[in-house]
Amino acid sequence: MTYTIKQVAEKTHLSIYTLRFYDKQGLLPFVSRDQSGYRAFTDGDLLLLHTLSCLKNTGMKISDIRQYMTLVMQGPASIPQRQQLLRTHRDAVLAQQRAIARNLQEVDRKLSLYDSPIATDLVGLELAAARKEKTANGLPDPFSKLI
Amino acid sequence: MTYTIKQVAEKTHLSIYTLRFYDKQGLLPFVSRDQSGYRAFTDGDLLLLHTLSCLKNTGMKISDIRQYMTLVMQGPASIPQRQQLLRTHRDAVLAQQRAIARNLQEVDRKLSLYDSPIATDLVGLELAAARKEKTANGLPDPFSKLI
DNA sequence: ATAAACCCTAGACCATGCTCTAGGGCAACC
DNA sequence: GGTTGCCCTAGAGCATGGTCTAGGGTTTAT
Repeated sequence: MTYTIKQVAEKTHLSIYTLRFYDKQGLLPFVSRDQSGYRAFTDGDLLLLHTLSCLKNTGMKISDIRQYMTLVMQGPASIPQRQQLLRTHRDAVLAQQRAIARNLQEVDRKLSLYDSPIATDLVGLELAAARKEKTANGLPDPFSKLI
Repeated sequence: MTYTIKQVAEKTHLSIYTLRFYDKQGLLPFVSRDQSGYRAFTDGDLLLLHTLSCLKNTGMKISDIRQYMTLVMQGPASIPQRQQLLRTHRDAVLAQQRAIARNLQEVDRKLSLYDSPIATDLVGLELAAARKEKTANGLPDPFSKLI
């Protein structure tokens, strides 16, 4: 049992364009062609495609995915390099997740400010201070450009 | 006290290019110009720039940041719209974080497979099965292209 | 045997987010 | 008054990751 590119696109929710693009980028070295030159995806290929999606969805760059898939093609001997690649990626993703969480905290702070019953007053004070700072420095007041 | 674009670049770790690009994109409507047409950043501007960085670092698109900054320029009256924008963004970021965590779990599964003492055997079996699947379907074996 | 519905490649095109270059003005020091 | 070191704009260029078009072959059903 093999699958056409259309069937794989439906299964993976990747577009046919994207699948062909990935192939062109060397991300699908495991996919064979039939007599007509058509890509024939096996179930094993779908598993590798799933791995590819996980790497892509965690933000791995195409060049790194290509490297990983190349290592996969080389069999068990490449396990150490695969480990290193995945571990490096994993660490980068976790660091990025932490950075995003930190930055999102600040967004949350803004949101709780806006949720305050005196939000209007606080924001009004902030605005007044900003305008004052501008004029104190002999600068035009950008907040009145809206008039 | 105001800051030049160079000083702001140093403080924020954004490049001068990026700051000018952001300004061109309408992300810095609050920054005034001095008599020479030079950007003059105030301390209040730096706070807004910090907010901008948080939004950018959590992946908000430039068009949405522009919208937020435009709302900020309008003063307290725009608080409801700001809330909606930030909440939508916050929810999207959290959903994205969860999606990444899910995908990273699969990467971790791969890593623990590679960590297994019988990793070589398991990977070897997988490879053998994949090759068998290809030939069973009358397809060329892509794993021998390396010879 | 011809239409419909697939498949292919090469390469153009696009969106996003910068990054850099060219050409020119301002400001301070020697 | 020239050199240095900033500042400016407009617009070109680039990296990434697709997305689409043109031109052409294959398969299946009628």
